[in-house]
Amino acid sequence: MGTALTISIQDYLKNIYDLTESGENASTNALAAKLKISAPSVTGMIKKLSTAKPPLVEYQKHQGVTLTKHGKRAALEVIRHHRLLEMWLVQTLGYSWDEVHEEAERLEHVISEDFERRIAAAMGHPERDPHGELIPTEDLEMPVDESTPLSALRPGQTAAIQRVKASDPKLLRHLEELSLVPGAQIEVKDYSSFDHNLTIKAGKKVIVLGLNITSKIFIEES
Amino acid sequence: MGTALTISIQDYLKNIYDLTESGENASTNALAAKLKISAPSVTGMIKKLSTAKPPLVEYQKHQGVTLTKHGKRAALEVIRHHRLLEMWLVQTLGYSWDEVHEEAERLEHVISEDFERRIAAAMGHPERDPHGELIPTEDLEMPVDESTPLSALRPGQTAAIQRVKASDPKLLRHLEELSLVPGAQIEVKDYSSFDHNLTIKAGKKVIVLGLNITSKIFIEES
DNA sequence: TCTAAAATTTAGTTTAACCTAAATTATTTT
DNA sequence: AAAATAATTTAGGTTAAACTAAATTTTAGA
Repeated sequence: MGTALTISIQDYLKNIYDLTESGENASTNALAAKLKISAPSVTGMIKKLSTAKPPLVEYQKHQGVTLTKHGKRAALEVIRHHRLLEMWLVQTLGYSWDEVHEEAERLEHVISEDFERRIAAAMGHPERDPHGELIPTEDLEMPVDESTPLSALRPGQTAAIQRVKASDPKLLRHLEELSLVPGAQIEVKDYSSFDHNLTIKAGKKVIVLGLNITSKIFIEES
Repeated sequence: MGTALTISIQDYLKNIYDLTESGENASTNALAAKLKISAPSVTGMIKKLSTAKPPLVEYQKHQGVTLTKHGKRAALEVIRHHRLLEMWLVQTLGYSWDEVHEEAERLEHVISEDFERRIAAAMGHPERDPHGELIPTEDLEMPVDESTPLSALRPGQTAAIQRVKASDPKLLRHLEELSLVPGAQIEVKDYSSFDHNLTIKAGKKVIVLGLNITSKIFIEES
């Protein structure tokens, strides 16, 4: 059998996947920052993961890591758990989208495959979680996401919000108040090249958003 | 703050509660057997729990342990989680009573108090789990159980099954097939003083049960 | 290109929770 | 009451996953 996928290991793999997928290098320091663990600890775990049998990551000193086939599968399994759980907490227990992350973060590591199947079936196999993030399929393929950052839109363009890449409850509550949630239609009214602020019309409200927000909202033009 | 209640510690406390409650001495060996851990490991953990601040168990060498107020509260919290989860898995995800134990066993340690409240409310604050076991109340009082072992009944007596103290899936499936589930009405037809077998009428079936089963079914006479 | 700063790794500890083997204490039997 | 057996504890490891401090390597700036 393969190396036991402890909770720690699951967390490493998930975060390596996240970094890699968003185009960043999964470097020791980037991982240490995301996981809130010291850099030397990360080096140690990375070595372990790269010499596991089968190896879960590819590792060259001083370059970051990438996931192997096995590592990627394991990461997608955890991400599928997380996103299904988030959706399910919202749909069946009335959690709001700013409350689900923390709970799912703990549950994702301990639910059985049976549990996963049951909640997926109970919800009719949803494609996205409450933040609009795509849920890996049952056979652990990640559907292709077509959305682009809101920050790339310019005045005159209209779009629909697809997903919001954030887990900070404060930010999420803020966005919900502004109706900046998946499905919302928006129109870009103005752009400032100095601070990259975008002026947006969402519903009847007109708001100005900084790059810190517009880079976390992903849209499809319409 | 008090000692962190790790998953291991939660398991020790829960099992100490179980042993104590069913009248047994929570000795090193009894705990080791229940937890499937070596006796020396148990001694080590017991020492730790007894010197925690606040102490979670009372311990005198070579006598077993008993829970302190704090230890008991912590144990009841875990047991409440477990039993609410079992009920909820059955009610909302269609688990059967022989499937819930294992899943609840892992989830019980990671759900939040918020999650606990939500599922309790969603189910209308159930008093018992699918096996008929009483669920500790929100303020962590264990309701008093009036039931007695079926093994104590004698020919002529009739009773209703209150709870089944078992988690082995095979046994539970067997009992379900015989309709020996909470709520079932039974009548004792015969008793053998040699092997302690009871002949029982349950529904239309007449069956002979050994002590290994009759000691795990708890009833109230009617 | 050399050097300063940043990123990363090495070395050596720590903590939690387990283990086996051996020693001790308690209990039961003859 | 002594001897045998059973229960428990002591002693000394192990493993996983973290840590700090120091050394090294890489990158970037003057």
